[in-house]
Amino acid sequence: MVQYTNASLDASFAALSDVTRRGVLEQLGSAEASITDLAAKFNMSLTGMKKHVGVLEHAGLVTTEKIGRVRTCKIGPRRLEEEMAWIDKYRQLWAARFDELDKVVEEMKRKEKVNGRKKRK
Amino acid sequence: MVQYTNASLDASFAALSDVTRRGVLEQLGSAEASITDLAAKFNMSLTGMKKHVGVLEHAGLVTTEKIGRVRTCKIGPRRLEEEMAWIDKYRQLWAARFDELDKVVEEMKRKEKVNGRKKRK
DNA sequence: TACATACTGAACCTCATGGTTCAGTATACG
DNA sequence: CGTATACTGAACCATGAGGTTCAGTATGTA
Repeated sequence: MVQYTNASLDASFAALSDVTRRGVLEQLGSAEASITDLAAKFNMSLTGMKKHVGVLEHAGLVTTEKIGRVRTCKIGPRRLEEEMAWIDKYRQLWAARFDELDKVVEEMKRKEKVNGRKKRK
Repeated sequence: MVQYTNASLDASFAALSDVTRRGVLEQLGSAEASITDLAAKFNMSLTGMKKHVGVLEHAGLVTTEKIGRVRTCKIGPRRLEEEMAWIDKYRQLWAARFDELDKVVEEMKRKEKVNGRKKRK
């Protein structure tokens, strides 16, 4: 259950795939910031930064509020639970898969002495 | 420490941002598969699937080996440790940030009665 | 040898991304 | 009021993503 996650996983993993956006998230983790602040910190035009913030906001990772002239950005409602869960599930698959392989390898080890080892590097 | 992760984070989060590729990883978690197998399962041309596998391989999430005509794909060496670590760090920032806000809110609660609340909507 | 299978590469298409500049609009301030 | 600030939107550009088809090449198999 909790299977409806596909669309948001797409959006959030895509949001995380850009180093600037990960930087923005880290920045917002320590303090709120305006578009201007962020644009300056990441050496980018206001418009460019606005787009990044838009992507993060669309992924639910950032929320913004405009007060007067200033749009303030802060860390958003989503906490990457689903992303964490997906990765964790994957890691379990991985582990299971390699346990299996380990068994095969054990098997082969016992059976060898006949054959010489595969290159291990 | 472990700060050299940027490039691989870009590649792996990007790899994970596509539902087909996540599906391929899940599939390979339970069994190895050829390009043909995967293309059939995900209803896609061989060439298209080959590209997806290429992306996953480039991100270190899949390895492939061609034996005879058949290229067999299996789960690769990387276990998303860095991705997990990044997300976890982010979640801690998030938690810290909201602890802080909680304190501020507490503070405000105690100090009010004087001021009437800011609109909460 | 002949044919089918399995992949590979090039070329192409469409649409999204990451960025820019430029021209507004709205708000703050003296 | 006038000017500076802060954002916004449109337009543009180059590149890459996700997909296709088509024409190979290499390998199995009868």
